[in-house]
Amino acid sequence: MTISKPAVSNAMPSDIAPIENVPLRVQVADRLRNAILSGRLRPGASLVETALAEQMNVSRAPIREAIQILENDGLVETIAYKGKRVKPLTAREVAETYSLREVFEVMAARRILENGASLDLLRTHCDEMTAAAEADNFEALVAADEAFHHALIRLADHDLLLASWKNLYLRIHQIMALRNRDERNLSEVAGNHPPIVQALADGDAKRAIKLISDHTRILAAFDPATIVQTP
Amino acid sequence: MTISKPAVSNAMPSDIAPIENVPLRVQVADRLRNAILSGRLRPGASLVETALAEQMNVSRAPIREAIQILENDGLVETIAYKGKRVKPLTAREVAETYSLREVFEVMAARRILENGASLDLLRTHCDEMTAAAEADNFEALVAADEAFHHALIRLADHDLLLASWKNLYLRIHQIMALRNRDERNLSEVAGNHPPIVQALADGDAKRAIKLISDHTRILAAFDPATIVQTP
DNA sequence: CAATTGTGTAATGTCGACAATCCATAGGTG
DNA sequence: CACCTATGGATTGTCGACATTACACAATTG
Repeated sequence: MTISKPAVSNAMPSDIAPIENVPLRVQVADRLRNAILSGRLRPGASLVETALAEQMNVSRAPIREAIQILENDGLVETIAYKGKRVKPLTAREVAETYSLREVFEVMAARRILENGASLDLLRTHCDEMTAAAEADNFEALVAADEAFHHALIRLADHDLLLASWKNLYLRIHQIMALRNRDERNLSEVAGNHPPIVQALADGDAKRAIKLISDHTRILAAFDPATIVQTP
Repeated sequence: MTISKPAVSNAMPSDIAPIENVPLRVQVADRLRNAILSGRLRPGASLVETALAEQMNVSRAPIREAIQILENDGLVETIAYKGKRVKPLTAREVAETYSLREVFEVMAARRILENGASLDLLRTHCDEMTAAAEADNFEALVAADEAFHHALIRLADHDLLLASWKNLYLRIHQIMALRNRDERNLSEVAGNHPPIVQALADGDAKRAIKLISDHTRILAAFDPATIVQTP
């Protein structure tokens, strides 16, 4: 994944916004990625270059490059001379995705304990989550949850880990979109996070790791059966 | 990364080799990747599409797509409308690469202990390494070393881990090519591996993990100063 | 002289057309 | 009927030409 902000350093009045010159392939890739991550394009759906080119009113070149970007993200696969399609999601891949995420976040926790990063960000996101849970706001809770985990990874101060985690999290987005939402456990999930922060604050590596592992496994086990393919 | 073998299922006499219909972009990508991983194209070297197209006698399209493949591999970076170049390698990136590799291999060891995979492959590669070390054959030793670690990952039976590890190992190849070979420690490095296998055989997770971590860190610390950029 | 404006060049970005390939399916042949 | 062959359609692969952009550097202006 390659998210690069314009990085406006001089805080000028943003009335005259900096012209953004986004290449077509990026625009196309973003739109397609959105469609996949939101579940509008389901696993197995075929992506035909000519059709997409006509729909989006661009030539095939940017479409091809966009699809290749998504291939790098692991969301699309190509079969030469035959077609491209949204990568099918197997139950195994879902399990592997979550187990790798667990390893990443455990690694982050270890590094945070070593480099003594401030945990304020994590606490903030915990508060956001509990607020969202009380307000019964599903979207906000999901957003705060992601922000928490994102912060956890960023605090580890490891660019490669961050990039790998982001890439992995794309698939998690996709998985979540394909699941039947089980909103019952939301406040429970929200409650999982503060103890993690507390363990980190206590410098208790073992407890932090166990809490993170358990939390990830709960997420992975929600309802794997609902993941299907449309061939 | 996308290494896909032809996958010849029927073990026919390979006299008449199966026709390989490799797209140009893949051939180009392979050649460029070779050049980068062997150190012939150093970090910072710029890749000009038109020049490459002329040199290789193909049009720009496959060159562009090949470069994008290498971008996915994390070996090349693009600056829009300006140019593409071999991604510069910072000391930090090198360190991060090795620390992530450590995490991957520790994860693999844990899984191997859980699923009780056979360790015969690992023992075989250990033997190859000691043989190569005795014969003072540097190339063979490096190959056997990679085979050992590759096997370690494969035994973990985790496709996503395997793919991530392969991608990471690309950069390790590059790093090794850029280093001044310090051949003194070769037999020492070779000797690091059998104890790991032994620890796995004993089911001693703690010891296996410590040995793997130590081994990785030794490799990371060889001579980081020799990594330079050519802007 | 300093600052701004113009201009040229080198590189990537985009396009439309054509070629190569695979797959299914129809048709022949023993 | 079973098996091989060819033919057509759909899709990706490749190409050459043109458009767009950014940068450097000269030209202009005060």
